[in-house]
Order: sequence, then structure tokens, then C-alpha cells
Amino acid sequence: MDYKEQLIAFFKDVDARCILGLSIDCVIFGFYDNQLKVLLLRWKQSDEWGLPGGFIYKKESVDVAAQRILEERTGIKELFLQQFHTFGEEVRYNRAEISRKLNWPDNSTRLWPDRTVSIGYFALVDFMKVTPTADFLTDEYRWLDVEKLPPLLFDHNHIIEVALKTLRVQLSWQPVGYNLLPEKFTMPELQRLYETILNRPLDPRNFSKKMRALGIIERLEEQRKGGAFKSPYLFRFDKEKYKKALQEGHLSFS
Amino acid sequence: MDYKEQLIAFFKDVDARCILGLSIDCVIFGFYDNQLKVLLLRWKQSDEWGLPGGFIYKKESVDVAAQRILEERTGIKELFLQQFHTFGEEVRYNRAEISRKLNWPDNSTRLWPDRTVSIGYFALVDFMKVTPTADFLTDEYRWLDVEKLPPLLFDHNHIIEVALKTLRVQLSWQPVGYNLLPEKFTMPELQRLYETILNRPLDPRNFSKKMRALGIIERLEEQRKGGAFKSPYLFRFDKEKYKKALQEGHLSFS
DNA sequence: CCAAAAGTGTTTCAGATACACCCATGG
DNA sequence: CCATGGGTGTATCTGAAACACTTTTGG
Repeated sequence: MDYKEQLIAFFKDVDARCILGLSIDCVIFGFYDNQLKVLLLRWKQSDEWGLPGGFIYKKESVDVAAQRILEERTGIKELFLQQFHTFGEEVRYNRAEISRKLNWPDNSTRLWPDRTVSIGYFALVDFMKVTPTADFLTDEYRWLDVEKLPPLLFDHNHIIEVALKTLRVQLSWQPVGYNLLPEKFTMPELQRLYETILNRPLDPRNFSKKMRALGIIERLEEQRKGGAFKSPYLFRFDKEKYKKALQEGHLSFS
Repeated sequence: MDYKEQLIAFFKDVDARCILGLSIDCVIFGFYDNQLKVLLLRWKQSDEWGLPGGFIYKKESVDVAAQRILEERTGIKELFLQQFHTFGEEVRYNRAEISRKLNWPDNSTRLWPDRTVSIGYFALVDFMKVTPTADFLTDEYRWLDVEKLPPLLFDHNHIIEVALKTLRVQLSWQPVGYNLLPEKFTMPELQRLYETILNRPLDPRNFSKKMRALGIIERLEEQRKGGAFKSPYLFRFDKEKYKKALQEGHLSFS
């Protein structure tokens, strides 16, 4: 089978097994190199990038489908995953344009629906624990800086914007640090994470004071060596206290 | 045509004009008699109540569909309307049970899809400005107190709960008072509204102080007469200042 | 005159902000 | 020894919370 035939078979299969006209798009956030990153996939035979996504089986809840898609793409089973918006614009893409951008044979989009409503989920993952895997339609993945995204396929730039906005608003009651950082981290790393998401600088004295006051992290004896400067202490989240603080609505930065 | 034939024709029409397997449910909040109310519809030939809802035309954005459905049910064109969650459980209703509850003829649900994903919207409306209208499937409407709802059709109790939770969280940055109250209102009425949504009492001195400090309302010379007690002053929102305060993130009750 | 609801000011406390210097490390 | 980033405490301000009595009205 050549690619064209494979594509047609793929869409026939989707039509048979999945709900029509409804899809899921996942904005997978990671934190690395002091930058907030999004996992993106490059579509086969093209230079076009888009979000990981997929379809919902006829007998499968939407949440489970999102989890499945995420696990397929990242290999992570337990992760923070949240529905944030459903995108239902009348025109979310131009079929001819997509066909051209993706270098698809002319009639391969016949089975592609006229319009698709997409349910957006965002996930927070520990960059280091992820082993990204491309799907049938794509053959390369990359973590891209949220602040420096190229034009993406479909309305994916818009979807990422909405996800980011949601993340900012929810920063006060979501376990952001817990999910985006490795087990051990330094105070400046945690601060950088919050600064990146909020997109503004925070005072290191006040930040550290607040984090320590909440009692959600514990300082380890270890220090991180290697930089040409004072070795920072390592910290670890106290999972229980973190959850409690979130429930009680602390962790807000106004 | 008897009801059975009408039903079949109705669903055939929906199938032809609308997106399959996707619907909209609207939680329409109103405030009256110091209680937060939801607009519900009674389905024809039954005693079962459910939320106003509808389907999305093939060439229509989901937001526009929600607006259209709301206008059809309330007669109001400009209203506060917001998508809050998409409900995609694998089993959101039992077809046989629904058929029985609604006293539908046995084969009338053939055209009814196996499962439907529903996009939830909530609206805040001025109770007095609404002239509710039943739709094809229903023949009576009623405003019910959110705290005293009977078991509703489908997963509508759950949908209302989620809407209410969202409303509570967003109370700090949504124009709740502006949309739910009539043009002129008293301070105790406004306070009662906030108390009802938050489901806890607020101190009248602090409340009034805060509202006045924000400068989003203006006191009129008029007073409301009629009660066997001191006549309260009437207030009116300063629309511009209200919007500004919301944008700046005031109006939070912690 | 009495019951019911409206109206109003001060004190206290907690959390947020502003702010600057010394320390440790590798090169 | 120097450049770089890490680490820390105090004073001030703002907004939230607690709290009780007087006024008006209709019956």
C-alpha cells in the first residue's frame, strides 16, 4: 500500500470505529531550559506542525479518549489532564489548503469531514518522563517554546493560546509545579516556572517566603552542583500538603 | 400526523440538518424571590423535566447555535452566555429508560443516536425580561430553585451542578449582578444574590462597603416602598465601571 | 409601640509588596 | 579575584474580616 491508500484506509477505519465530526486536541505542556514548551508533531511528507490529537471510539468516554491519546503520545499513564474548551467554529480549516499543505493526494480528503468540532484538553507533564511517539499521520515530534511558535495547522495556534490563558487563570488552584517539574528541583527553577507561566518577574524573597510558608515543599540536604555560582538547595514537594493547599485555595499570585 | 409520526419526522429532520451525536444543553439562571432559579422544560406526554437544548446546524458555529437555542427559549437576544464544559461520558442516558419515561412509542428512538456528546452553556438572564417558550419536544416551562431540583432527565442534574460550580468560581470576574438583576435593585437584593450563589451569608456592612468602594453602582434618590420596614434605597449599575472592575479582577469574594 | 428589615464606621489581622546586601562557586 | 546567580529579613500597605447599634416603616 502506498501512502495514499494507507490514508484512505486510515480514515475509513476512523469512520467505522469513531464518532464522526468530533475530535480531541491535546496541548501537552512541559518545562525545560527555563521555558514552557508544547509538544508538537510534524505531519508526514510535509513541514507542517500541529497538536497531538485523535478521535473518540463509539463506546468510550471523551475523558478516557483524551487519556488514551495522551498515553499513546507520551507514554505516561498518570498525568494531569484537563478539558478546557470545545472549539466549534463553523470554519476551523480549509480542506483544500490542508490538503495542499500536507501534500495529500487530491481525493484523499473525501472521507475527511466537512467540519469537525474539537474538544481541547491540556496536560502538564514532567519533561524528563516523557518519551514522545509520533502517530500514524505524523513522523516527528518536537517540544517548542510557547512564546515562539510557528504558524501551525488548523486553528492550533488559537487552541494553544486558550489553553495557556486557562493555565494562567488556574495557576492558583492547579498542581502546576507538582506536575511540570522533576521530583527534585531548586527554588529558582520553581520560580522560573511560575514566572514563565505568568509571563512576569516575581521577587525571589517573596516567592521563596510564600512557598516555604505554605509548607508544601521540603528542603533537602543536597545541593545542585555544577554552575559557576553558589550551589542551590534541592527541594521536593510534600504531595499531601500540596493537595491540601490547592484545595484550600492558597497558591494564588495576584 | 400523530405524535409518533411527528417525532420520527422531527428526528429525521435533525439528522438531515444537524451534526450527528453532538448537542447543546443550556443552564439558564435567573434570580427571583431571593432564590437562584434554573429554567426547565417538561417533555410532552410526561412528567419529566429537562434542560433546554438543541442541535447544531451543519453550517453553524457552536456558539451561534447556543445563542440561537437560548433566544428561541427566552426571547432574549443579548444575554450573558458562556460555554463551561463538554459532557462526553460513554453512557449519559439509557435509551429504553428515556423512551419509557417520555411515553414514546417503541420504535421512535430508532433515529435517536446511541450516545450523544453535549456541550454545556450557562446563561445569566434578568428573570423579568424573559418570556420562556417551550420547544417541539416540550410543552411547559418552569423556573425551579437550584437547591430543590427533582431528578431530571438524562444527566441534567449533573450538568446543572457543574454549571453552578463554574458560576461560583467565576463570580469574581463575571458580570453576575449586571445580568441577573433588574435595572434597579436594592443593596440587600444584590447581597442576597451573592449569598445565594456562594451559598453562605455575607456581612452587610462589609458587602455594602465593598460594592460602594468599587464605584460600580450608583445610588438613586428613589426608595422602594411597600415593606413593613425601613425603605431601602434603589441602585443601578454603572455599566462602564462594572466592566472595568471585572477586567481588573476585583469583585472577588474569598 | 413593636416587629422587621435597612443602614452605617472602626478596629484588627493577614497577606502582599517593596526593597538591598552578602555568600558560594567555577573559571 | 571576579562574574554569576543563590539566598535571606524587615517595614509598610492594602484589603478582608469581625463586630453592634440606630433608624425607618407598616401594622
